[in-house]
Amino acid sequence: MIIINIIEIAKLAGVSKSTISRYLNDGYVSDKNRLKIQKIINSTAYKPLCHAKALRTKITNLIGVIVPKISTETASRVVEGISNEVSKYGYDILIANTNLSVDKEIKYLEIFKNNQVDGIIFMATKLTEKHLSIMDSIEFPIVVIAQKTENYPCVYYDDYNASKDMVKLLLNKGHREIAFIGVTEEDISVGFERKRGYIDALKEYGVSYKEEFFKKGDFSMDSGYKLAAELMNQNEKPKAIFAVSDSIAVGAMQYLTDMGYKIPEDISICSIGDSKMSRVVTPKLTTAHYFHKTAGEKGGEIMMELLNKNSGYSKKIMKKINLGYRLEIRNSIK
Amino acid sequence: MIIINIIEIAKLAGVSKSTISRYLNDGYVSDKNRLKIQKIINSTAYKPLCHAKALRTKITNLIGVIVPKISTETASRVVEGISNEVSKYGYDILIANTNLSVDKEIKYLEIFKNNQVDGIIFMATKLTEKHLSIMDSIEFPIVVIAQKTENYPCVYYDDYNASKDMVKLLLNKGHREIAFIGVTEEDISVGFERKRGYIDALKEYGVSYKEEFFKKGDFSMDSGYKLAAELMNQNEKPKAIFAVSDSIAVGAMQYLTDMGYKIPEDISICSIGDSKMSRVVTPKLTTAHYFHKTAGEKGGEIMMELLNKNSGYSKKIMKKINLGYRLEIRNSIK
DNA sequence: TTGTAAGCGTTATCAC
DNA sequence: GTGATAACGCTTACAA
Repeated sequence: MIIINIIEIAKLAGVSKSTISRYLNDGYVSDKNRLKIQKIINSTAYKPLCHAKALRTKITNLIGVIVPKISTETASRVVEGISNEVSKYGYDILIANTNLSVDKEIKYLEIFKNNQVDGIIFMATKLTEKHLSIMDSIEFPIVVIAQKTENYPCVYYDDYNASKDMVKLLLNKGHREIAFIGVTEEDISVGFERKRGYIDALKEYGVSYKEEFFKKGDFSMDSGYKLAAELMNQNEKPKAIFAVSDSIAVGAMQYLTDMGYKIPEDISICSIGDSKMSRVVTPKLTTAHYFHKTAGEKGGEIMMELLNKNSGYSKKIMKKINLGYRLEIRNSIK
Repeated sequence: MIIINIIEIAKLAGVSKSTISRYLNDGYVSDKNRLKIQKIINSTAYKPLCHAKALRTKITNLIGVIVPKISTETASRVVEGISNEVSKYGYDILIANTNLSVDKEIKYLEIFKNNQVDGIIFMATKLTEKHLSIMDSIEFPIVVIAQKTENYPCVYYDDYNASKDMVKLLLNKGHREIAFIGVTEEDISVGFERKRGYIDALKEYGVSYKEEFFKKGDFSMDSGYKLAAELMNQNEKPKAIFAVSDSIAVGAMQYLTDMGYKIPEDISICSIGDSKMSRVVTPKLTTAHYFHKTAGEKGGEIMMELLNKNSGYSKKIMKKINLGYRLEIRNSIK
């Protein structure tokens, strides 16, 4: 494999390699030489080797992106947004898929820490002490997506209010027996904040929180199915269910339908996510739309800003973007 | 940002940097020194700079992955498979999202060609002359996923037979008026091969192909909706529809349901994809399951093999993997 | 088994 | 405006 390098180009153009380098970078070259060089470079399709450049300048034009599970609708849309944005500036992205393993998150933070990337965009599910301690030791920009955090620039969703609004929607329709299906509160956004929204909405309407109406599982349809079964087989049965994710809700709907309950006549159901599924189930699921692609774009944008402060990365830039949400009111509630 | 380098480590360990390098690579070091070095490296958390290494060895431990649209279920699962597989061997992946633009495919092939990666995994929708010409000029391994090609190792789906089997399923149920909703034949796998399967299935059963039953659109639900409308508003109406993708089929189902047709009583429908959607629509969609994650894993596996022939990359290794499919017979056909 | 020194392809410094 | 030359951090002959 013959690599044509800057020296070859210099020879062909009859100048020194410094001049070629200047042509490529600051552009400080006479018009005469500029033309000659341009011609040579076009005809040879020469591209500077990025590793050599990186070694010298410590700039890689690579952004490390850590995602919990690339094969989810959420993560893949976020990645799409990041990719669209940073590629405008000549950056590429290095994907680290953690398969929801915290150990792998730490591992990839470590890997990215030492080399290879100019910045990290971390799509987080939780930020433990361990996360924060290694993140603090990283000397280049980190942007967090999907969790709110004091310590880093971040793009997050308004989980508390989305959840609260959704539950208020049910309350406004007169519902008082509203069950909640959630996930572990270690997941601050989905587990903790959405639960808080649920509780506060009830409080605001003077409805007392009932332990039997509160269930916790994982993100799967199965989990939704099982927990709906639990809910409907206890003495006190809800007349509405709010699930923290579409998958859970759809799983629950499946149980309800299997058991002959009519949605929304017998029971209402809603959730958060606006997944493709939510739009094709019967009845169509009432849910909250989150702007995942936008989240990725904004995250990429912040990263580009941070990297642009060529006076060196300033820890002072702490942009935090609350992305909001849009209620998608469809036919699963009454 | 202070970078601790191999020289520092060498000083601390009281040996030369060559010894450190050997410790890190071939391991040709005395036990005494090995222990000393190990201690130093652990206490300093030293990691060799990969760009310096890459510059010297021409090995980057990076695989470029080109996908048509990362936010689709298909692509994101393929990427997950690739990532899982190659990360076992210490490789990372660089994602290029082309947003279905052929120009961008070419652009990224060019970018990856010149530097940066040890191999390319290309999830292709079509392979034009332009693609092949630049691919031929690339001197390191390329693996193609989702299209069958003579020139490169590839992992592909059996589109012809999946399609044929699906249509035969309808024929076996006694259907004779079977419509087809496809996409452009430039997409060899989805457009051309699946159409061929449809036609040959009909032929095998002595059913004549009718122009009015053949529709072509894009991959969207909208397209399915509109083309179903066309089909049902012409003189000759089908009693069954085979769509080349789940999205198209679900769009069509929506039209049919909106118009009061009963599925499968009035009309049967099936497709290929086994997307999440297909499992939650009513009735559940009969479709063919493709092993996307496996495709990614196999693609990664082939790449690792190609890269392992450390006698240099041999163009002779031409593994081609036909992944098969599994029919998911559900309630949308009768 | 170890150390010395050259070299990978760039950019940065400095003198001209 | 330009060209030598050193330097980035690592691997790898080669010599010891």
